[in-house]
Amino acid sequence: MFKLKEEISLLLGPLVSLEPAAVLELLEVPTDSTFGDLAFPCYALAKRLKQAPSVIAKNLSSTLESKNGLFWEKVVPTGPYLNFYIAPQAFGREVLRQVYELQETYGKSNLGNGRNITIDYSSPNIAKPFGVGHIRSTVIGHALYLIYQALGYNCIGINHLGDWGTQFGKLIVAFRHWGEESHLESDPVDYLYRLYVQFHKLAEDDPSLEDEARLWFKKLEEGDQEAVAYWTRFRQLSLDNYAIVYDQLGIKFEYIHGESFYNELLEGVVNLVQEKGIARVSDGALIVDLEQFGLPPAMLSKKDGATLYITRDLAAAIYRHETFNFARSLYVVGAEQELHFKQLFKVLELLGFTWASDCVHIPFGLIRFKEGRMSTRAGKTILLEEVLQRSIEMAREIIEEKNPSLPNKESAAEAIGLGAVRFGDLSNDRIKNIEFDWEKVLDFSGETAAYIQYAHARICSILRKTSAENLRWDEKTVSLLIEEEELTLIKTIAQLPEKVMAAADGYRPSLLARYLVDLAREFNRFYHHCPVLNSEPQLQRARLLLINAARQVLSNGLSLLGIAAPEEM
RNA sequence: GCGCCCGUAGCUCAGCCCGGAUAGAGUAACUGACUACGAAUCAGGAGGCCGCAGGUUCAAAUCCUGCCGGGCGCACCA
Repeated sequence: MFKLKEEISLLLGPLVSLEPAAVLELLEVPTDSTFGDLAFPCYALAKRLKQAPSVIAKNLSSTLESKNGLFWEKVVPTGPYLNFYIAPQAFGREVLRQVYELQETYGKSNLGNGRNITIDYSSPNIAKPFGVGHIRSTVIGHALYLIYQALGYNCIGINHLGDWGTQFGKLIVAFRHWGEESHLESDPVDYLYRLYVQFHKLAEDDPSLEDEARLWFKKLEEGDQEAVAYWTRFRQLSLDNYAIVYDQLGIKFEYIHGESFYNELLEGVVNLVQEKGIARVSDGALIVDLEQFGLPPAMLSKKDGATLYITRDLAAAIYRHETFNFARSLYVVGAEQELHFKQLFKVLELLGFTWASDCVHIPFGLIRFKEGRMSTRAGKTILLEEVLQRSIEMAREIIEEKNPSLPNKESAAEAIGLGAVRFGDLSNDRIKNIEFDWEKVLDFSGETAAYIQYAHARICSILRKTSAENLRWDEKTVSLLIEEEELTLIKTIAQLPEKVMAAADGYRPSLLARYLVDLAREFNRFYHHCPVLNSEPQLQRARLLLINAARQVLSNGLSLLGIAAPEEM
């Protein structure tokens, strides 16, 4: 599609005395395909030429009539629009040639030129269960990782574990009071979670527990042996547990640098801020006043001297820049922390770090229950593990019902179940809140991952029934693809590269997810309208080439979302 | 109180950045298509004060202002 746009803007530019780039901006895809494939709206020219848009369109069209386009075959003035129609054969040849040439790299590029991007994602709080709430950062972050990698960036995934803070004081207190060794050994994370919930319940009536917890955290900060021993143990038990989910989701991090990792750097950060003279003491606390920027002050240390969240994040940001010299640094963290990141980036800027502008917070909405928000403290959450398990189980049931003779049911069930959960999170605009609904999670029809996977599996099924040599690239045969469904499918296939770019640009994997639904839909339409195996040998070859290209694109796209594309399901 | 985000079909959402042709999907309910390359699919009808009110514009779901509803945040948690 880009080639067509380019061709038309070069052609049209001189005729309307505009830079080709300006024409490129104006060109749009018509709302309805009966209006052609690319439209040039003439409104913008009306004033300058002192002519009605429809007259301009007519005049331009008659000027262009004599010209021969490479990728377009006719141009029609419709009201105020100049509508271009694609030359199906040339376009189809070009698009499919690219897919066959690039194969699994179709859609990728070297835009990033190996530059570093750090991506802070997942980042669960240790000693709290991995709830569904955490899936958003994990899945969105991972998709962005894959997308930027496909664009030639060197991605550095960082799991910024919440492994430091007063919650450890709370856990230590709870475990010392009520903890039982045997429970901790049999199901550590669940048990720690129960202790955590119990702590908050009892602390409501007995505030002294909170004081005790603060005391234990202080001990921890001071390196008290007993406290450190608890911390080390709880942390490791949690990590081991998370590893299971990460494994299952195929996610790995270049660095697992929890908040505790930056402890040694905090003093340096506080000193730096003071040296730069941007901090002052207020009520005994060290703050950076951000009032002139319309932000509340950033507090770097409390009156008792303890540092805070933002101090750690400053240390982390500086460390990341020193270590990776990133071109961009992404934080895939919930929208409720928007203010925190505004403050963080502003302080970095005030410290004179020009790279502060390369730091980007990528916010996303909450997962909520119908009744209200989830709360780890109150024990109102759903474990990610449970969601994944039930989703896979549902996939298993459906396979049993629809395709009981499938050879490797288990891996297919995993691909479908995990894909469903991932896709559910990726397909909508990330900023929106999600209402958690089991029915929706376990529904595999309509705009879902299974829909895309099913289209892929169907293509594989057809391809299995034919011999491989039919798939050799052949320009002449491809020219036989002239049915409307074939053309639409080709046009959709052509869009992958621009969709990947758009997804990266806006940090919006949903654009890619939506596109894959469109592509699967166009394949299904084609499938119901155009027989492949039962057509004339030449046409059959052309259609095999087409669906194999569609298969490639579905597979490439799904892999950028971290979703498997099974050959059978 | 102040700030940010969301509001589009019964329900879940695309489209909004960058204004342009009759506002699109899925889902639920209804109708039709498996002696058919896989029906986890396809086709069809039906379903809309694009939260409300102003403004800008030849043109507003899209930009601006105000309001309403919901969510989130706002110095010693992370």
